[in-house]
Amino acid sequence: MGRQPCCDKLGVKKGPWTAEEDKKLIAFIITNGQCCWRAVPKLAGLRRCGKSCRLRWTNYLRPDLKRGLLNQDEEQLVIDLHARLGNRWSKIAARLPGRTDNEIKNHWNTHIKKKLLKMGIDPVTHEPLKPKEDTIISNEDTPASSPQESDALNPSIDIAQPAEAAAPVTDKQPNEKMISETADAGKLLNSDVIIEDPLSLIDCLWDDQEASQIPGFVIEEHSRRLVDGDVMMHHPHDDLQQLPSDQAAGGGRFLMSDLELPDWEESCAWLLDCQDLSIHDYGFGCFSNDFELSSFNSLEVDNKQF
DNA sequence: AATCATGACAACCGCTCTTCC
DNA sequence: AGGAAGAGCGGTTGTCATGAT
Repeated sequence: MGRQPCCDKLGVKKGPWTAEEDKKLIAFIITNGQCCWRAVPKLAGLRRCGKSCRLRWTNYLRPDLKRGLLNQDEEQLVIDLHARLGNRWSKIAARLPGRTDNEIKNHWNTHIKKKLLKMGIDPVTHEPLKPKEDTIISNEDTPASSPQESDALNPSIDIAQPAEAAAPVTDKQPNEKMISETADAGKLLNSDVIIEDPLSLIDCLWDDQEASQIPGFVIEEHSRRLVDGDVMMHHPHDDLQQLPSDQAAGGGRFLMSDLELPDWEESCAWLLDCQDLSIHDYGFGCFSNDFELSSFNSLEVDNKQF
């Protein structure tokens, strides 16, 4: 007897989620917490596979998600982590608060990979691309057959540098090697991420976005809208934040920790509403059952009702 | 204006891992 | 210890938007 499928294929809806389905799922999780995903569709009144519900929640509906393109720091971090971890997207995502493995994976495949190739860097090994076979010079001294191995040789690819200079960084002072201060301070990266010149970084990574014309360091933050006729959720910080232009102008080193990352609490007013109800972490399993659906329906977010 | 090509990203599939009995 | 079930992960596909012809 084979394993029972995760869901009954008959009568299970597939394809894009509708706003109505989203609403049902959110309402269910807020009122009941994350329980057995297999039971969720039935209990929530959804004709979806439990797996699909979990994916929808974790990748799209969770309140602690950032939306919008990864900013340049996040891209750098992803590249660095990819060099260390390979395609372990969930591990990489764990280091980027508010980002999902799926989102990072997509961003890697559609943006970063191309940019690295354009820069002459192999996105798999993070080594400079090898020349054609007939011109290959023996490279036996520095084989790098896996991301981990290549990482050991080339611990930090500084994408601000041209491809031929993607080789080991040599003249960095130890105290100049900056570690990204993520929101999850307890999981400090053992990273040598360093950005020498944010503008050249932007030029390299964001050349297709004309970022170099922007007179400051631009961060797109928490941009999330879900429009459902009369339903709208809006995470604040749809606007852009700029750092002082002198900081971005290339004078001196730029520290990731100097970024004015928006305060998470500011960005999630509606979650704080939940916290007011004695909900103190993002594990929605702890939502109290007395948090009525009616409360959810009338939650006010950034002065908007949904 | 219509058609085709391409890019971006949401969603699905199938496999593996973990937990429980 | 071993099997079943649930959850998670990574690769792939599908769909939609946008740009080019």
